Amino acid sequence: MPEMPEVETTRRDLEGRVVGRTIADVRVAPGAPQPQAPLTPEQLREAVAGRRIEDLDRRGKYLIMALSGGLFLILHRRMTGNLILREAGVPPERFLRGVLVLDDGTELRWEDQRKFGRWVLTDDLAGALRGLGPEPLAETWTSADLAATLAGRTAPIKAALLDQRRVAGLGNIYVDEALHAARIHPERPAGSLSEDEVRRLHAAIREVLEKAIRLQGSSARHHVGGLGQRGAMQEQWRVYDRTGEACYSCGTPIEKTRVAGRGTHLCPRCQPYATAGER
DNA sequence: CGTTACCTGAAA
DNA sequence: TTTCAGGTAACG
Repeated sequence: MPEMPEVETTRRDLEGRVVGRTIADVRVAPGAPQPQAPLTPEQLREAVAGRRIEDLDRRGKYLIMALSGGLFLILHRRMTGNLILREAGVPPERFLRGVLVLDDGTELRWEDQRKFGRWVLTDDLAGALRGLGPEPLAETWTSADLAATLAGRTAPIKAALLDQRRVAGLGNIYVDEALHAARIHPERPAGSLSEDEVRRLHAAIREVLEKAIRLQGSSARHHVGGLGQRGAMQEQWRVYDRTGEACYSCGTPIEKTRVAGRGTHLCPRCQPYATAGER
Protein backbone atom coordinates (compact mmCIF):
# COMPACT_ATOMS: atom_id res chain seq x y z
CA MET A 1 0.00 0.00 0.00
CA PRO A 2 1.80 3.04 1.06
CA GLU A 3 5.08 3.96 -0.52
CA MET A 4 7.07 7.02 0.40
CA PRO A 5 4.62 9.63 -1.04
CA GLU A 6 1.73 8.15 0.89
CA VAL A 7 3.72 8.17 4.13
CA GLU A 8 4.91 11.72 3.49
CA THR A 9 1.30 12.76 2.90
CA THR A 10 0.34 11.39 6.29
CA ARG A 11 3.29 13.14 7.90
CA ARG A 12 2.42 16.52 6.41
CA ASP A 13 -1.24 16.18 7.32
CA LEU A 14 -0.51 15.35 10.94
CA GLU A 15 2.62 17.30 11.77
CA GLY A 16 0.98 20.62 12.64
CA ARG A 17 -1.88 18.98 14.48
CA VAL A 18 -0.16 16.48 16.74
CA VAL A 19 3.27 17.92 17.46
CA GLY A 20 3.11 19.48 20.91
CA ARG A 21 0.22 17.29 22.03
CA THR A 22 0.63 14.76 24.80
CA ILE A 23 -0.46 11.15 24.46
CA ALA A 24 -3.14 10.65 27.09
CA ASP A 25 -3.98 7.02 26.52
CA VAL A 26 -3.50 4.05 24.22
CA ARG A 27 -6.37 1.83 23.23
CA VAL A 28 -6.43 -1.34 21.24
CA ALA A 29 -9.63 -2.28 19.50
CA PRO A 30 -11.39 -5.19 21.17
CA GLY A 31 -10.49 -8.53 19.65
CA ALA A 32 -7.89 -7.03 17.36
CA PRO A 33 -4.29 -8.20 17.35
CA GLN A 34 -1.73 -5.84 18.78
CA PRO A 35 -0.50 -3.28 16.29
CA GLN A 36 3.05 -3.28 17.62
CA ALA A 37 5.31 -6.28 17.29
CA PRO A 38 7.33 -6.74 20.46
CA LEU A 39 5.16 -4.96 23.01
CA THR A 40 1.85 -5.88 24.56
CA PRO A 41 -0.77 -3.10 24.48
CA GLU A 42 -0.34 -2.70 28.23
CA GLN A 43 3.39 -2.21 27.89
CA LEU A 44 2.90 0.27 25.08
CA ARG A 45 0.42 2.30 27.11
CA GLU A 46 2.74 2.21 30.07
CA ALA A 47 5.63 3.41 27.93
CA VAL A 48 4.03 6.26 25.96
CA ALA A 49 1.15 7.61 28.04
CA GLY A 50 2.04 11.05 29.34
CA ARG A 51 4.75 11.63 26.76
CA ARG A 52 4.67 14.66 24.50
CA ILE A 53 4.93 14.31 20.73
CA GLU A 54 8.01 16.37 19.94
CA ASP A 55 8.21 15.77 16.23
CA LEU A 56 6.79 13.79 13.33
CA ASP A 57 9.37 12.66 10.80
CA ARG A 58 9.71 10.22 7.95
CA ARG A 59 12.51 8.00 6.62
CA GLY A 60 11.71 5.91 3.57
CA LYS A 61 8.34 4.38 4.33
CA TYR A 62 8.71 4.77 8.09
CA LEU A 63 6.76 7.36 10.05
CA ILE A 64 8.66 8.45 13.15
CA MET A 65 7.06 9.98 16.20
CA ALA A 66 9.69 11.53 18.44
CA LEU A 67 8.42 11.45 22.02
CA SER A 68 9.61 13.30 25.08
CA GLY A 69 12.26 11.47 27.05
CA GLY A 70 14.16 10.32 24.01
CA LEU A 71 11.75 7.61 22.87
CA PHE A 72 10.70 7.04 19.27
CA LEU A 73 7.53 5.37 18.10
CA ILE A 74 8.24 4.12 14.57
CA LEU A 75 5.30 3.08 12.42
CA HIS A 76 5.36 1.13 9.19
CA ARG A 77 2.07 0.91 7.34
CA ARG A 78 3.10 -2.02 5.16
CA MET A 79 0.19 -2.91 2.88
CA THR A 80 -3.04 -1.60 4.37
CA GLY A 81 -2.17 0.55 7.37
CA ASN A 82 -3.50 4.09 7.76
CA LEU A 83 -2.95 6.63 10.52
CA ILE A 84 -5.87 9.05 10.73
CA LEU A 85 -6.61 11.92 13.09
CA ARG A 86 -10.26 11.94 14.16
CA GLU A 87 -12.37 13.80 16.65
CA ALA A 88 -13.59 11.68 19.54
CA GLY A 89 -17.01 10.22 18.85
CA VAL A 90 -16.50 9.69 15.13
CA PRO A 91 -17.71 6.13 14.45
CA PRO A 92 -14.83 3.64 14.38
CA GLU A 93 -13.28 2.61 11.10
CA ARG A 94 -14.09 -0.90 9.93
CA PHE A 95 -10.51 -2.12 10.42
CA LEU A 96 -9.59 0.01 13.43
CA ARG A 97 -6.82 -1.74 15.37
CA GLY A 98 -5.59 0.83 17.84
CA VAL A 99 -5.86 4.42 19.02
CA LEU A 100 -3.52 6.99 20.52
CA VAL A 101 -5.75 9.34 22.47
CA LEU A 102 -4.30 12.86 22.62
CA ASP A 103 -4.68 15.36 25.44
CA ASP A 104 -7.13 17.51 23.49
CA GLY A 105 -9.42 14.54 23.05
CA THR A 106 -8.61 13.89 19.40
CA GLU A 107 -7.62 10.40 18.41
CA LEU A 108 -4.83 9.13 16.23
CA ARG A 109 -6.43 6.03 14.80
CA TRP A 110 -4.56 3.11 13.30
CA GLU A 111 -6.56 1.05 10.84
CA ASP A 112 -5.05 -1.93 9.09
CA GLN A 113 -7.12 -4.46 7.23
CA ARG A 114 -4.39 -7.04 6.72
CA LYS A 115 -2.56 -6.46 9.99
CA PHE A 116 0.89 -6.37 8.38
CA GLY A 117 1.67 -2.95 9.81
CA ARG A 118 4.24 -2.63 12.57
CA TRP A 119 4.90 -0.28 15.46
CA VAL A 120 8.28 -0.27 17.11
CA LEU A 121 9.16 1.65 20.26
CA THR A 122 12.85 2.37 20.71
CA ASP A 123 15.34 4.86 22.10
CA ASP A 124 17.79 3.90 19.35
CA LEU A 125 16.41 5.51 16.22
CA ALA A 126 19.57 5.12 14.16
CA GLY A 127 19.77 1.46 15.08
CA ALA A 128 16.16 0.83 14.15
CA LEU A 129 16.65 2.40 10.72
CA ARG A 130 20.10 0.99 10.06
CA GLY A 131 20.61 -0.17 6.50
CA LEU A 132 18.00 2.10 4.93
CA GLY A 133 19.24 3.64 1.72
CA PRO A 134 19.30 7.35 0.88
CA GLU A 135 16.22 9.53 0.55
CA PRO A 136 15.53 9.89 -3.18
CA LEU A 137 14.36 13.49 -2.84
CA ALA A 138 17.37 14.63 -0.84
CA GLU A 139 19.38 17.21 -2.77
CA THR A 140 22.46 15.20 -1.95
CA TRP A 141 21.20 12.09 -3.74
CA THR A 142 22.73 12.22 -7.20
CA SER A 143 22.63 10.25 -10.38
CA ALA A 144 26.15 9.11 -9.56
CA ASP A 145 24.90 7.68 -6.26
CA LEU A 146 22.26 5.72 -8.11
CA ALA A 147 24.84 4.47 -10.60
CA ALA A 148 27.12 3.39 -7.77
CA THR A 149 24.47 1.36 -5.98
CA LEU A 150 23.48 -0.36 -9.24
CA ALA A 151 27.00 -1.05 -10.46
CA GLY A 152 27.84 -4.69 -10.92
CA ARG A 153 24.40 -5.95 -9.99
CA THR A 154 22.82 -8.60 -12.13
CA ALA A 155 19.40 -8.50 -10.47
CA PRO A 156 16.61 -6.92 -12.51
CA ILE A 157 16.57 -3.15 -12.17
CA LYS A 158 13.07 -3.41 -10.72
CA ALA A 159 14.29 -5.67 -7.91
CA ALA A 160 17.17 -3.30 -7.16
CA LEU A 161 14.84 -0.30 -6.92
CA LEU A 162 12.50 -2.17 -4.58
CA ASP A 163 15.43 -2.95 -2.30
CA GLN A 164 15.16 -0.36 0.48
CA ARG A 165 18.90 -0.56 1.16
CA ARG A 166 19.67 0.94 -2.26
CA VAL A 167 17.12 3.75 -2.24
CA ALA A 168 14.53 4.26 0.48
CA GLY A 169 10.85 4.67 -0.22
CA LEU A 170 10.11 3.23 -3.64
CA GLY A 171 7.48 0.51 -3.94
CA ASN A 172 5.72 -1.41 -6.67
CA ILE A 173 3.67 1.43 -8.15
CA TYR A 174 6.34 4.10 -8.37
CA VAL A 175 9.03 1.71 -9.59
CA ASP A 176 6.82 0.76 -12.53
CA GLU A 177 6.00 4.41 -13.17
CA ALA A 178 9.62 5.57 -12.93
CA LEU A 179 10.95 2.81 -15.19
CA HIS A 180 8.33 3.68 -17.76
CA ALA A 181 9.12 7.37 -17.59
CA ALA A 182 12.80 6.53 -18.04
CA ARG A 183 11.98 4.09 -20.87
CA ILE A 184 13.79 1.19 -19.21
CA HIS A 185 12.64 -2.43 -19.22
CA PRO A 186 12.13 -3.66 -15.64
CA GLU A 187 14.09 -6.89 -16.22
CA ARG A 188 17.27 -5.22 -17.43
CA PRO A 189 20.19 -6.20 -15.19
CA ALA A 190 20.66 -3.30 -12.80
CA GLY A 191 24.34 -2.95 -13.57
CA SER A 192 23.79 -2.92 -17.32
CA LEU A 193 22.18 0.52 -17.55
CA SER A 194 24.10 3.10 -19.50
CA GLU A 195 25.12 6.37 -17.93
CA ASP A 196 22.33 8.11 -19.78
CA GLU A 197 19.77 5.53 -18.67
CA VAL A 198 20.80 5.97 -15.04
CA ARG A 199 20.46 9.73 -15.41
CA ARG A 200 16.99 9.34 -16.89
CA LEU A 201 16.01 6.94 -14.13
CA HIS A 202 17.29 9.24 -11.41
CA ALA A 203 15.28 12.12 -12.81
CA ALA A 204 12.20 9.96 -13.35
CA ILE A 205 12.24 8.66 -9.78
CA ARG A 206 12.27 12.21 -8.45
CA GLU A 207 9.61 13.47 -10.80
CA VAL A 208 7.26 10.59 -10.07
CA LEU A 209 7.68 10.85 -6.30
CA GLU A 210 7.32 14.64 -6.26
CA LYS A 211 4.17 14.47 -8.32
CA ALA A 212 2.75 11.74 -6.11
CA ILE A 213 3.38 13.83 -3.00
CA ARG A 214 1.71 16.85 -4.62
CA LEU A 215 -1.34 14.71 -5.31
CA GLN A 216 -1.35 13.25 -1.79
CA GLY A 217 -0.45 9.75 -2.90
CA SER A 218 -2.15 6.96 -4.81
CA SER A 219 -5.40 5.64 -3.41
CA ALA A 220 -5.46 2.38 -5.32
CA ARG A 221 -7.52 0.82 -2.61
CA HIS A 222 -6.58 1.53 0.94
CA HIS A 223 -4.45 4.62 1.24
CA VAL A 224 -5.92 7.69 2.84
CA GLY A 225 -3.99 10.61 4.30
CA GLY A 226 -3.79 11.76 7.88
CA LEU A 227 -7.22 13.36 7.74
CA GLY A 228 -8.88 10.42 6.02
CA GLN A 229 -8.74 11.92 2.53
CA ARG A 230 -7.97 9.97 -0.63
CA GLY A 231 -5.05 10.81 -2.87
CA ALA A 232 -5.33 11.57 -6.58
CA MET A 233 -2.13 10.10 -8.04
CA GLN A 234 -3.98 6.97 -9.20
CA GLU A 235 -5.54 9.17 -11.88
CA GLN A 236 -2.06 9.97 -13.21
CA TRP A 237 -0.65 6.46 -13.50
CA ARG A 238 0.79 5.84 -16.94
CA VAL A 239 1.36 2.08 -16.67
CA TYR A 240 0.42 0.82 -13.24
CA ASP A 241 -2.94 -1.01 -13.31
CA ARG A 242 -3.41 -0.10 -16.99
CA THR A 243 -2.95 -3.61 -18.43
CA GLY A 244 -4.27 -3.79 -22.00
CA GLU A 245 -4.90 -0.06 -22.21
CA ALA A 246 -3.09 2.10 -24.74
CA CYS A 247 0.25 3.60 -23.78
CA TYR A 248 -0.16 7.38 -23.59
CA SER A 249 3.11 7.81 -25.46
CA CYS A 250 2.78 5.35 -28.35
CA GLY A 251 -0.60 3.63 -28.18
CA THR A 252 0.80 0.13 -27.68
CA PRO A 253 -1.20 -1.92 -25.16
CA ILE A 254 0.35 -1.94 -21.69
CA GLU A 255 1.58 -5.39 -20.70
CA LYS A 256 1.59 -7.03 -17.32
CA THR A 257 4.27 -9.51 -16.27
CA ARG A 258 5.85 -10.70 -13.07
CA VAL A 259 9.24 -9.35 -11.96
CA ALA A 260 10.82 -9.68 -8.53
CA GLY A 261 7.67 -11.50 -7.48
CA ARG A 262 5.50 -8.47 -8.13
CA GLY A 263 2.93 -7.61 -10.75
CA THR A 264 4.81 -5.44 -13.24
CA HIS A 265 3.40 -3.07 -15.86
CA LEU A 266 5.25 -1.79 -18.88
CA CYS A 267 4.94 -0.56 -22.43
CA PRO A 268 6.83 -3.08 -24.56
CA ARG A 269 7.51 -0.47 -27.22
CA CYS A 270 8.65 2.41 -25.03
CA GLN A 271 10.58 0.05 -22.76
CA PRO A 272 12.24 -2.52 -25.04
CA TYR A 273 14.54 -5.00 -23.36
CA ALA A 274 17.28 -4.68 -25.94
CA THR A 275 19.04 -1.35 -26.11
CA ALA A 276 19.60 0.21 -29.50
CA GLY A 277 22.40 -1.56 -31.32
CA GLU A 278 22.05 -4.85 -29.47
CA ARG A 279 20.83 -8.17 -30.90
C1' DC B 1 18.88 -14.35 -5.84
C1' DG B 2 13.60 -15.80 -6.24
C1' DT B 3 9.83 -17.76 -3.52
C1' DT B 4 6.90 -18.18 0.51
C1' DA B 5 4.60 -16.59 4.57
C1' DC B 6 2.24 -13.27 6.98
C1' DC B 7 -3.52 -11.65 6.85
C1' DT B 8 -8.00 -10.21 5.01
C1' DG B 9 -11.05 -8.93 1.54
C1' DA B 10 -12.44 -7.70 -3.25
C1' DA B 11 -12.83 -9.00 -7.77
C1' DA B 12 -12.45 -12.18 -11.58
C1' DT C 1 -13.15 -20.93 -6.33
C1' DT C 2 -9.11 -18.69 -7.46
C1' DT C 3 -6.26 -14.81 -7.86
C1' DC C 4 -4.54 -10.63 -6.59
C1' DA C 5 -3.30 -6.62 -3.57
C1' DG C 6 0.77 -0.34 -2.37
C1' DG C 7 5.63 -4.60 1.95
C1' DT C 8 9.09 -7.05 3.94
C1' DA C 9 11.24 -10.86 6.70
C1' DA C 10 12.50 -15.50 6.49
C1' DC C 11 13.69 -19.30 3.78
C1' DG C 12 16.27 -22.37 0.41
